[in-house]
Amino acid sequence: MSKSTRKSRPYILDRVTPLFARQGYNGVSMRELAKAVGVTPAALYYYFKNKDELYIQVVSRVFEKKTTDAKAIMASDKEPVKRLEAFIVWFVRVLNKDKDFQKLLQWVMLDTDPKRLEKLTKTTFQELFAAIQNLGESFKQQYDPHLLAVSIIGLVLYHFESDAVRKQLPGNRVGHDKAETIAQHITSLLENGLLTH
Amino acid sequence: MSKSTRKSRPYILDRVTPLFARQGYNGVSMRELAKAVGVTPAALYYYFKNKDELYIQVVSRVFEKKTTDAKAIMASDKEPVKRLEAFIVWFVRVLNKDKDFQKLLQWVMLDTDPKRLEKLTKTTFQELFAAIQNLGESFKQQYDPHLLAVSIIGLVLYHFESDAVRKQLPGNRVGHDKAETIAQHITSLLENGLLTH
DNA sequence: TATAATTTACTAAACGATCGTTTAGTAAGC
DNA sequence: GCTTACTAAACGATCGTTTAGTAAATTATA
Repeated sequence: MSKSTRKSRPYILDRVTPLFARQGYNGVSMRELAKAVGVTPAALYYYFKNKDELYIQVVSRVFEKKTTDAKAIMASDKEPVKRLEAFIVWFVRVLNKDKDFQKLLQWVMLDTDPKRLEKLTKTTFQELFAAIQNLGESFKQQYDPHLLAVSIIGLVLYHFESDAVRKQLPGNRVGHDKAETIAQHITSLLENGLLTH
Repeated sequence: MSKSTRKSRPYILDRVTPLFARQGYNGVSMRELAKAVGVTPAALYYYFKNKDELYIQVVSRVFEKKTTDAKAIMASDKEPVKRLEAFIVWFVRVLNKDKDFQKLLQWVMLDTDPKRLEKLTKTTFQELFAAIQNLGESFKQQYDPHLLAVSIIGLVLYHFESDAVRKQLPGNRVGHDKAETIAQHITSLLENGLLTH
């Protein structure tokens, strides 16, 4: 077979990622994945031990790309408020642009395999989460850093996780899935809250 | 067969709910569901047209129970801040106590079937969402009511959706899954934000 | 009130389809 | 001549679902 039609590992991962992202691990078969790549199912077993390993590599690869960027933002020497705002803008933009990343994040939260979960958490989230937690401590002491980090992440993430449901609910407008609009809303709410004037 | 061992529709739904909640639609088979009920797979087809209908009834039933309670809270005549606080406390408590409800909510957000999604959204979420949106308008005008409603819901939900991941991340303490702790944190953050003093 | 007829609530078994995975073979490149 | 990168075909297991049959409960008839 000619070099141009040969399939590399990253090529396979690229082709396979959207299927796992949209349908989840159990929602897609090796045959469907192979078809998306343009090979037979057996070819996938030439590159990957089994479906599980293929899935883990898909998720790891997507997450590592993103968290590398995020950590750079968090490591800047700007003042805390600016760093928080930069992180939120970055996070919203990424989630808005890369639907596969957003969906995979959602699937991982539902993963029931403790081994897989631990691996992903430790290798890809830990550092970033620690950085966010750290940033949170720059603000008022009254908030528990761990809970605050979860709150910040959830506040951003949920606007995208709820997307399909939200669009069917009252008050929905087209501007509501523009990255700038969402980022601005979250930043303002997070900084000022509901009761300040 | 004696009356005591006969299976009623609600009995089946009760037995089947945890499996759908923990493994999702694709993660559990009709044979596993039947075994959990204590019948053969064919018996499930006596009560339900197919797997899809069984799943929809499981989800609808769980959600209707909860949203009824929530709407009562939102309909009280207390002042907005008190209503917001009551809602958050209620929501956190329910998510904390009823893991099936919390997980099903998470699965629904990943549902790719538009028909199923529309039905669930319109029949069970719409009213509650409208009430939250309405409550949000009682506060500062600067926030878009729709986005604010999503933010409030997400802020609460994410503390539970992230549970398995969060527990492996730094700063985690046992108190962090106590309902009162979470509710207190969210209320305070939502009302005062990060920058007020 | 006894019994026959009908309906209810299932079970056992099997349907074809599809699942993840393996095996055996092979054309192309080194 | 040996390795690389696959394909075609098949493995047994499991999938959602259907079919045929049957005890037990209920209703109708005498």
